[in-house]
Amino acid sequence: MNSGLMSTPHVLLGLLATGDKHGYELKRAHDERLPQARPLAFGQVYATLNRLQRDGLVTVTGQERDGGPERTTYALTGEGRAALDRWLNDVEPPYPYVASTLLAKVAVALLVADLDRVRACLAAQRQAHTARLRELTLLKHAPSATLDDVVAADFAIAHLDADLTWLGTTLSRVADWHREVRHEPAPGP
Amino acid sequence: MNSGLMSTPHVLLGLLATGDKHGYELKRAHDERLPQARPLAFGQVYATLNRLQRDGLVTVTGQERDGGPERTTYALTGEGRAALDRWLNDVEPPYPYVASTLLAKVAVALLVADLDRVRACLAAQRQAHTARLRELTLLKHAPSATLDDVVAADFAIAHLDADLTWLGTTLSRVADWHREVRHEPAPGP
DNA sequence: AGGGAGTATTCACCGAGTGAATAGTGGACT
DNA sequence: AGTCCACTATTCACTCGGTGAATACTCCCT
Repeated sequence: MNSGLMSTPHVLLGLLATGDKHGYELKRAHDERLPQARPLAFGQVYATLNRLQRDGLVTVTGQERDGGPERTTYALTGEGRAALDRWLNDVEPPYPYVASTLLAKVAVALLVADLDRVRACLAAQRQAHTARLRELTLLKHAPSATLDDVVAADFAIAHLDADLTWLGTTLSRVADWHREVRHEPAPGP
Repeated sequence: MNSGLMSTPHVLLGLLATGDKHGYELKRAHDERLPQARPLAFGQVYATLNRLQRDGLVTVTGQERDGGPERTTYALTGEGRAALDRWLNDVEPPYPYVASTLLAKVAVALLVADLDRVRACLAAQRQAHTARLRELTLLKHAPSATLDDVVAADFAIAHLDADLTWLGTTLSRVADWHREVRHEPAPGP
């Protein structure tokens, strides 16, 4: 999976759309609203905020210190709101290329390892994915799960399933594939 | 999605394992063996090669000029081979978090847009994915398709399918989800 | 001779991401 | 009272991934 396209700036714009915030609040809002997302470091928030400001998508609305360290509050600008709306309206282009470590690894294995090792690699991967699938299913059906959790778990489950399906069909084709890559002839009948 | 985990260095090690190469050859080998992968720029190859050399995974085996510009040939070191084998043997951890632009966008839409717009967003996305799915199916069954193409297409198809499944179930849950995010009570019976 | 295609590499630059450092405030504990 | 800790809030230095343009040399075609 892994899209190469980064969404962090737009996510921050989205969080700012729910009210002015400073960096720390933004990071907390992110952790609260998108706990299933890749962890976001504080440094990243401030860096992104600076770029957004440079590009006119957010502005500083105040520098207060209210019993604590100085803090800078940011607000969405008109341009920022427009950029957010554009992002939301545009469909995410389904990748024209496959950016997956899994596929890359198997393709490389085919180049440098023998058939049995490729098979072992695929089988090991399948086992790990199956285990993770079980974990996610438990997590999804836990009584404490919110809809947020369920939706995120469903997403992960669907893609894990996709990997497993692919691992299965690839395992059944790996001998032919190996031959093709090595330019060896098919075995006689 | 965007892979967070980068495989480029290991892929280069893998290509080098099939024989010593210089940067340009490496880039061509990549394009030939992994055409379905995200495009790799020349600059990236040389930069990565420098890091691999710094880390002792590859060495320079020669600087020749043979009717053409000077070129530097690299070879895998023992350490490099070991790193490659380690990478191939380790299973790719199925992501503990969901790194998907699609999921992030829908989650943000839920925060800042009304229910109808979220629905429209999901529906539009579904249409785009369906169209891409048709394209890939054609591509896979084209007479010119090699096993490389078929395997890569299968991977993409499986994940597109996963997205479509998720879009479907999410569409059916979006009203409840919207309510939960907005902390509104469920409608009476 | 001149121009274009192919070979081979370098450079300057940006965004993403990490970890540590800094700095102030309030509360808990001794 | 002093001290340590946790929390709030931001900055810094640095690495990696990735892009586009620039450079430079050779060969071939016209």
